[in-house]
Amino acid sequence: MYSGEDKNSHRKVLSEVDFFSACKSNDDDDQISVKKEINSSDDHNHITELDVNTGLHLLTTNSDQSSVDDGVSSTSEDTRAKNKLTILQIELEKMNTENQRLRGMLSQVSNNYTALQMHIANEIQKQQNSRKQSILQDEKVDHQGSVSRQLTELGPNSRDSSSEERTQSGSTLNAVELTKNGDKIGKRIGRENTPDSDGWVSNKVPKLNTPKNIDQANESTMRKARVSVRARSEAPMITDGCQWRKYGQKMAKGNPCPRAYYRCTMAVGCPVRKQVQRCVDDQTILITTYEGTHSHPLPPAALAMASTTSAAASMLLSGSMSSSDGLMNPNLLARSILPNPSSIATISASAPFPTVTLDLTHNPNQFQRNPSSTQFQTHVSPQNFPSNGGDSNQSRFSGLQLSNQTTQLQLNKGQHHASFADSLSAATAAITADPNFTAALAAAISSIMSGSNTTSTTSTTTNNHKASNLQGN
DNA sequence: CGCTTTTGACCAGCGC
DNA sequence: GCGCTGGTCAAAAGCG
Repeated sequence: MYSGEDKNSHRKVLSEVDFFSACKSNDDDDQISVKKEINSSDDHNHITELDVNTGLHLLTTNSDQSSVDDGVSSTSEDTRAKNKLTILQIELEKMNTENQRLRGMLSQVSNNYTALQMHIANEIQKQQNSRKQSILQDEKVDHQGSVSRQLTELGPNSRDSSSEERTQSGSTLNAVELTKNGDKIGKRIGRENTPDSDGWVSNKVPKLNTPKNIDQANESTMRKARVSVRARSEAPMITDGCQWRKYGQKMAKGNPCPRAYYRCTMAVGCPVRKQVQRCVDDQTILITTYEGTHSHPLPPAALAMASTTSAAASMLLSGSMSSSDGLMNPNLLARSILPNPSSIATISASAPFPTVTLDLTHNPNQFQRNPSSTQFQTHVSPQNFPSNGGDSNQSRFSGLQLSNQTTQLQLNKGQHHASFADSLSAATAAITADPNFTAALAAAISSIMSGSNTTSTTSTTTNNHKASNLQGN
């Protein structure tokens, strides 16, 4: 069911994107028209095409000359035709070269985007670390110095930071215990990375409990971070644009529905895997848990989901492993991933891997009708996270909620970032919620192209309507 | 024929 | 040490 639809849609996308290679089979007029479009869209990068135009111009000159010489022989006609053919062949070759170059650029841009994401996550972590260290140093100097004074010094972010700092106070212990229990995680990860036949092997990592290995641990755990997406769907699997192969199915404890295991088959050795399971409470809800980062370029259809999950994992782990306050910075994480207030991001940090849950099961219209009920909920439940606490600590961290007003304030502060993330989340929601892939893809593209929160939200809502209608039918 | 799905077996970690 | 559980493997079956 899924594979068939996905294959077809995927082929369509490929045929649209790869229109340069398609030119080979087209006639000459089509080739020239494509070239014109390229030149008009990106003039300064296509100096070589100008040479081709010059050649055409020379041809025109020849034509003019021939028009002067009436009564031309058939041989000169052939020569002209051959010249034209040669020029067109050269033109075709150049276009092919350009096609290759553009493909390379696309691949590079894709890689750069991934690298940039990682870099941003690292920078955020660094900032959090430095801020934390300065606070700790001040506390050493002045034992009476309270955290509240530090919060005051933080200035306009005080409200945002206060919620973060509230969690930091509790998370400091978690950081210590995290290091203490690092070997436990390391064991688990080591087990996860037992020699395998594919890209999974590359995840092999040393123990986490030595400070010098913290970076390595971060990197490895980055791949181990899990992003869980909850979406209503009657289909056995949500359409996220990637190609998956099922490699196992197990009955999980406490759930009558089996859990299916998939791995990405878009590239050999891609380490990304996902688990799909229906929610035990509401079996119309499909819980898809992604793990790992794609090691290959993604089609546009898969980009939205992959980017969102990757960003979620990156931002979660950017502050979760070596930095205590990073873990307890759910507000930043949540609003970065899902600024759309109708969505709920949950950082569950369930053992043994930290997990972000993106809840897309809530109906946006409900929130639009009742804006007062809008909540951007960030729920931190570290009970399973390596910590000093048992279940008793859960209440200390859970239920950290922001009002809609606060969310708006934060969105204004980080508007630039949020607008991108918003379009991203909207695209993701559209794709995941809508079994009609083409409509969802159109929504994703339109949201990205427009870059407008309003537009993206609208398209998402529209597609959610479509989805519900389709499900109803 | 090649790819995907199914399904039982196997392995490692964890709790008792 | 033993049983339970989650996760993976791989052979067999199914499918286009």
